[in-house]
Amino acid sequence: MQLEQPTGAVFVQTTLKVLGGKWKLLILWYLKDEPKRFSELKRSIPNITEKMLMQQLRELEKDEIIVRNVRSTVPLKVEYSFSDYGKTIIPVLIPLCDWGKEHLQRINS
Amino acid sequence: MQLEQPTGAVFVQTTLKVLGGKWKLLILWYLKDEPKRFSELKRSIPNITEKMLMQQLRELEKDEIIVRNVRSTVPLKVEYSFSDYGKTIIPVLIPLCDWGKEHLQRINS
DNA sequence: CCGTATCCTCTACGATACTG
DNA sequence: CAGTATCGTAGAGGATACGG
Repeated sequence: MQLEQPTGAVFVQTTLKVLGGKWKLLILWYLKDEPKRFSELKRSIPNITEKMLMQQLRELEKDEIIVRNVRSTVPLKVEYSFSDYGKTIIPVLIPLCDWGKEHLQRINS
Repeated sequence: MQLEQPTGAVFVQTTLKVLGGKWKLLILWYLKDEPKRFSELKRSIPNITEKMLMQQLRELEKDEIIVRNVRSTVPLKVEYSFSDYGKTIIPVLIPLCDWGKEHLQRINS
């Protein structure tokens, strides 16, 4: 019995692992159009703790979806933005958003 | 200060709630082309426990993504399939799958 | 065959305080 | 401003046994 080839089932799971954190989709959505500073993200997502924001950003960075850019000015300036590779995930985000919108309308009526 | 309108950020989160369980995407993928019996799903996903399979199916049913169809024959025959509404989520699954495939190739090289 | 009922583990997430 | 370090908790997920 030989190893099976990955199938569609494996692929969808793979994507979910990258996007699956509680805040990741949210973060990516806010980063989609323009780079944002740490504090800007924090303000955009009031409920998130600094620890979680940090953690999720690091994971997205490790998956090479986003890029961390540091200016060693005073005060410190750190910007997060999509990497070129990360941008390939935007076509995935759009249908996700569209369906969520429809679904929200459905369950609210 | 009035309540804000839902934005794209909220929408993506909504979709993730429906698809977010550890096994849901996997289950949906196997159900995508044809209805499957409980035992067939169990066989397709060897690592899942009956409890988890049951639980995730129930949640997908509650979200009206899938439909449970019972034949009271002996032995019992229960089939799960996409609802008409559930089928609207397939266009979301496809990009998810495509990106996962590309990503797998990327991290394996 | 298709579940339910217990009990248990583990980790994702959070609250809070502190630092370069 | 942009983080790190600790400690704590809820709930998702799992193992196992049993029931219609």
